Order: sequence, then C-alpha cells, then structure tokens
Amino acid sequence: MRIDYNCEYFNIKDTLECGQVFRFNHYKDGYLVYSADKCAYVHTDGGKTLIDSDDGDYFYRYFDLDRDYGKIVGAALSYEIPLLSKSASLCKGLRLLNQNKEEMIYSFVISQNNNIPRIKGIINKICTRLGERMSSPYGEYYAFPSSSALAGADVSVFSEAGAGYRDGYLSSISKRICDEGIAKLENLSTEELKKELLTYKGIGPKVADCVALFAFKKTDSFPVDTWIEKVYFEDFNGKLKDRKKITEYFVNSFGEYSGFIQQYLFYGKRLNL
DNA sequence: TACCAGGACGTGC
DNA sequence: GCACGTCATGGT
Repeated sequence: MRIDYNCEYFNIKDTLECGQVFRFNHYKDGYLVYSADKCAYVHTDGGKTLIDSDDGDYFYRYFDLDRDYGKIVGAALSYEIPLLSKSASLCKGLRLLNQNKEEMIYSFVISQNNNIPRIKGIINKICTRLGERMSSPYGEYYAFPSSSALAGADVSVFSEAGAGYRDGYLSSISKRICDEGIAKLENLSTEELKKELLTYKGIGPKVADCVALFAFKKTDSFPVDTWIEKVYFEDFNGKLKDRKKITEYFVNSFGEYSGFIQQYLFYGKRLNL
C-alpha cells in the first residue's frame, strides 16, 4: 500500500541522512528504508513524499506522521540562534523517526567512538550474517537480527563484522535481552529510562540519550557527542566540559523540543551550515 | 604519523 | 566522586 504526505514537513533525504538511522539505501529516485524486519520504498513526486510498503500502519508511525512539525520548526526558529535557524528553516522536512527499540540499542552501542559510514557497514554485515532473509517488490534484504539470534552468535561474528572492541558489548547485551526482554524499559520517565539503560554494559550516557530519543521518543533528551560538543563551544559560547552537564544545559534550554533541536543542530553542523 | 569518528570502561586516587 | 589511559577499525 501507499501513503502520501505533503513534502513540506517530510523530506526523506534529510530525515534519513541526518544521522538517526543507519539502514537505508538509495534506490531509483528515492530510498529503500529498513526497520526491524520491514522495508519501504520512499520517494518524492509532485510535492508529495510517497511511502510504498506492505505495512502502512507501521511506517505511518515510523515516520512520525501524526505530529505537527510546523509547530516544532516554529519553536526552533523562535530562539533566533543562527545555526539553529539556518538548519530548522533549510531542513524543516526532517522528522524524528520512531525506530525499533532493540535495533536502536545495538545500533547505538556500535556507534560509540565510531563514524557513520562505518556504523552503517558494521550493521549491514551483522544483518547479512544473522538476520532473516526477506523479499520485497524491490529485491531481497535481511531483517535486523532478533536478540536471540544475536545472543546465539559467537562473539567473533561481531568482530568479523568490524565492531572492534564493541563485540563483547553486543554479546553481553543481546544475552541479557534474550533472557529478560526489555519490558522493564517500558512506561518509565526519561530519567528512569536513562538510568536503567546505563545498567547495560556498553551503554553510557550518550548512547542512553540516543536510545531514549530515537526509540522511546523521549523528546526531552539531548545526546551530546563530538559534533554537539563543537556546536556547544562554537555556537553557544559554552564553557562547561562535562558532557552530562552540557546535556542538562540544553534540556533546560529547550525542554520538550530538545530532541528535535538536537537533530537540527547535529545535522546542520555536519552540513557546515 | 597522528588524529578523528553520534564514547564507555576500568583503574587509581 | 573525578581524571586518565585504553579500547578496534578505517579514513584523512
């Protein structure tokens, strides 16, 4: 089935390439997007962003289509911060995805002290090796592996995929989730969720913020990585050095809009706006 | 060659 | 509690 949505506040390029998601490929005049075991073909035509998939409900929620981004962009512009205004106005079609929770946990554990092209490659290799083989009208692909598939794999599978020293984290976390599930992560406040995520070996404050934001849609989260640190020093005249305190500073400034604004700033900085 | 990339852990104090 | 060295890997 097909979903069509006005492209003013839904730009597929910005939404996919802003760094929140690692599983997508260029395809024809658009993109193939993968989430968990699902796949969609997304492209733009005649002022509409079109989503073709066999699970419209899933991708309607995935792309966060039930949310007013005009209001969010308006709030971002109201701060009159040059980098933020440039990014929010130029990338107002950037949407925060609702991604699969377990997939986000593993993906952002891989992301630590790493760069985006490598992260994508490592995840792709792990999916190819351990994920279920799927077919779609656009060709075959591999689902993101279940936690039991990850837990059953030898740690060498992760190192051979290029995960480096993070291989043990992936084994440890997948075994824990395979045993106990992630039910205890549900229905928590942002603070409670982040605190619980920190009990997984390999998840620190930054990854916990990313998982809270990109998987649990805790929009009062503000992940601070090397790029956001640069933003803080160069565009906010920041003086703090502790990343957790920088997170606090931004969340105190932007409240429930923190996660959206973080993404505008991160993407805008990487685009050198 | 040294430094960087969506950082976290273990140790020592 | 905090500072610091270390942890794979590939690109520049």
